[in-house]
Amino acid sequence: MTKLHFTISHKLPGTLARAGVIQTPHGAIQTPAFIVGGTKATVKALTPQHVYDLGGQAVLANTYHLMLQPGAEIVQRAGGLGVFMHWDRPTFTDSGGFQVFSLGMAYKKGIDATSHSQKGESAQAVHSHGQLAKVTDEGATFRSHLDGSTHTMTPESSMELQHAIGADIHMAFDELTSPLAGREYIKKAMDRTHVWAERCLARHAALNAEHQEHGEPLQALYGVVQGAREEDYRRESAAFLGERGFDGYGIGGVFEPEEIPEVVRWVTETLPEDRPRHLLGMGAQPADLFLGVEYGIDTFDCVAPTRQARNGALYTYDGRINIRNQKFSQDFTPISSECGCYVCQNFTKAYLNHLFKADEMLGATLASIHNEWFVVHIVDTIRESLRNGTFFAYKEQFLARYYGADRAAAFLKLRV
RNA sequence: GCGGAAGUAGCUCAGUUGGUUAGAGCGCCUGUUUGUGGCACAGGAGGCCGUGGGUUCAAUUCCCAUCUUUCGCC
Repeated sequence: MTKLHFTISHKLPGTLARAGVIQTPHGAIQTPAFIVGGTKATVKALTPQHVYDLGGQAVLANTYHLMLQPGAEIVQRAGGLGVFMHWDRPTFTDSGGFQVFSLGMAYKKGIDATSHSQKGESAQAVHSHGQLAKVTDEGATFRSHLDGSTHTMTPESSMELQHAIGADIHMAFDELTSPLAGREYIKKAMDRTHVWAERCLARHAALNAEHQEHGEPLQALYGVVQGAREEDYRRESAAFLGERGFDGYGIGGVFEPEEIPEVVRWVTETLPEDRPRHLLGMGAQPADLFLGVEYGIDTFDCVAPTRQARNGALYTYDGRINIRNQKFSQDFTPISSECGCYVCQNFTKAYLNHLFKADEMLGATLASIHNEWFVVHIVDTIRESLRNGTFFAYKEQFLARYYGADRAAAFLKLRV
């Protein structure tokens, strides 16, 4: 069973932070690591060579999107996700659970899984607004955001789809709860997620047995911890899943960035220490990355760097800028003179400003290269700082400059 | 020169038989984006309604003149 090995080489005393290596059939991931978002088997606007050059160690694709288009079978016939998209390093797939709730059922209905505007409604009520989407103990029935067609996803089908897609690391199929959900529904969803997790394990084991018969590489499965913002549920979920022998653990759900330290700590304190932890969908802002690592996260994925890049929001060491702003039209300096990325070595803000104003595709590409490099580089440097004991110095210096002293102080006073 | 059409936001236009703070799309300016709907969303600025007279309680709207653009015809 060589599907995944995780070794921890450094721990930071007084925190939950650690540095290590995840070994997969497609190579190693040095942790902490920022996993690049490649939802539809493509990192939007970038070629795999760009991703490689900016230091991306692994890519995370999405089961929901790929099952709808082009279909998991086509990815499988192509030779699996990595071959299909020409990415020969490690790959992850998300289970599709999140998208069933965030896209499939509430798409353009004014109800966003992350919305806090519809106060007082239970998760059940929010779910029911999604028209034809239905969650039962068996699985979730939802409508495609592409053509409205009806689909059902179960723990078993998610495993089958993920094995067909063939990433190195899979996520268990879970139920997302709305931030508006009450404790009663949060518990119900968590319990259901736990039952689903065991069904995922069973199907996953059977599928891996088939791989073994055919001499194919085995795939790893992460259990996904739920429990929203309730400490007892989070700990219960982490304990329950932690005893089931998953290869690693995802931390799911929807919560505010400010809540990362607390929610993550409940979970990572409870999970088995020797397995990698992945924070699902979070890690856009530098503070998220520093705090996530400090509280025990090994890998992050987040689409924000590329999504924001496509809309002109670029990261610099002095904070975020909007490259479309008029003041950049005659600024012939790089986005950041200290940045080592391809874009900052070769292009000016005035040029980027022009590309965005002219709606040229290259703007999205260059902006994505820069933002993704920036975030990957932060996590790389954090990893290095864990190895040589300079984490807190790096954190304080970086955050103070990025957010300004006042805002940074709030992040800095947090300690485990 | 004659006849027709048109002048309203940077651009293309709408403006209900004359009636409160004259609208839209695009553009422009600013902001937002966290298990991805790439090209999205939110907010904002910007008009002596060509010019000058007249009618009227009231004119972007009706009348006259004038300027400009445009189409057709000599």
